[in-house]
Amino acid sequence: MIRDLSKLERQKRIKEYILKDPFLSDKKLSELFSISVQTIRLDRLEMGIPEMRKRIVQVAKNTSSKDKVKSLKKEEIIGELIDIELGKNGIAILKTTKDMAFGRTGIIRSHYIFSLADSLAISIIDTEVALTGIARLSYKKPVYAGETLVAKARVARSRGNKYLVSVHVKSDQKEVFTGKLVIFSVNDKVKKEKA
Amino acid sequence: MIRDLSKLERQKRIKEYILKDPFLSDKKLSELFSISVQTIRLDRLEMGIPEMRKRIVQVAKNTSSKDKVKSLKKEEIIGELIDIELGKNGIAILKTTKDMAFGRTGIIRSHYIFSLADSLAISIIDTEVALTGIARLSYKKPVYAGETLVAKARVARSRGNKYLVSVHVKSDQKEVFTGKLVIFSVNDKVKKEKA
DNA sequence: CACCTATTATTAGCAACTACTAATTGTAAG
DNA sequence: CTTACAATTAGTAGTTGCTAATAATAGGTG
Repeated sequence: MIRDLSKLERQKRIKEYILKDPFLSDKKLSELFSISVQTIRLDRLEMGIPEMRKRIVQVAKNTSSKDKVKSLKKEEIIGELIDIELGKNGIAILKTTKDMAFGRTGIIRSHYIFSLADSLAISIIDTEVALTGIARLSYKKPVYAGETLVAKARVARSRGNKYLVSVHVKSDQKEVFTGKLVIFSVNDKVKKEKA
Repeated sequence: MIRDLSKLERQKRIKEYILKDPFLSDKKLSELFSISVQTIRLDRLEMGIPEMRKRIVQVAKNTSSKDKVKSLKKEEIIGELIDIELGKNGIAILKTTKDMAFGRTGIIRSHYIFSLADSLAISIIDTEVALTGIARLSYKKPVYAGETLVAKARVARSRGNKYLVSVHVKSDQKEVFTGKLVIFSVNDKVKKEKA
């Protein structure tokens, strides 16, 4: 149970709770916050949060809204971009988990490491759209679930719309993967107009 | 509007309607079938179909579980294994979707194609644990969301615990990707460093 | 003190039900 | 034709989770 919060604090928390679990009724919320149902209703009203039933309908109808937020914002890049100099180099980090590993051995599946390298390589190219053309990968050492991978990418050469990017992935200072990727930038003048 | 159906026929249709659109209330159904609300309720009862609200909750919980599967990478193998001859060759299929693509172009991210190729290559190796060592990838043509990819893998050479697997991925007969992967089988000492 | 805000209480009403009982209609068999 | 029985419809009471509105109460602050 939660007690003695300022109105603002409480409303913030209510918002978080509802976001996490849209199935919470006003009654359950009032119990959680040890506050009257009416206050919960007032809070919802002030924040413009619809009643539980409408929230459930939204969730049921929405296959896309969450996905859009997720796929457009977060999952554009595998791992977390730490530092980037467009056209030159970049660093990304990926914390590996059990879901990325083979169940039996705990070794991270190779394609997760490739995904980290590939998406980092693509994101350092200073262009609207970039596609991978050719890649040479070398896995040096198995990576176990729980290890944190640091990927460094560098544009080694570039000619026209063709970039050679080399990526080194290390875990705890030791190199576990290297790759050379040829990336092509695509300037789609057809579809886009603004910068 | 629907009229003059036998009880059984009507119940069948009601079932179909609800399956198609779980958001239909008893009132709307009664109007659709020009029958009383009570009859709809009796029909639902006989068929064990819950009320609209509970149906919506079901849908809402389904879509949220779908999200989990989507955002977390649970599948052991990317794509669907169609045919396999251990140690020799295998075929896998991947139906591409929007979540696998760049939002603005609809082009499938390269790592999904690699994942398909890599996991197929690993699964045709007849061993407990197999790891990818070196890979050469070549993306021939962009793949757009919605296309169905067919991956064929073949063990080209093998010496000791080292296998050279070549993978060809086609979409609609046209080759979109080829790769040569060197896979190592690991029998016991997983923790040992590999060559 | 009055004023103000926040909170709580109370009431009426709605949608979409469950659960139950009762009345009506249809239809087929004795 | 009448009875029997199923199918349908009607009606009532009670539930959940609300909206909307109005009023009462408690706690400060100037």
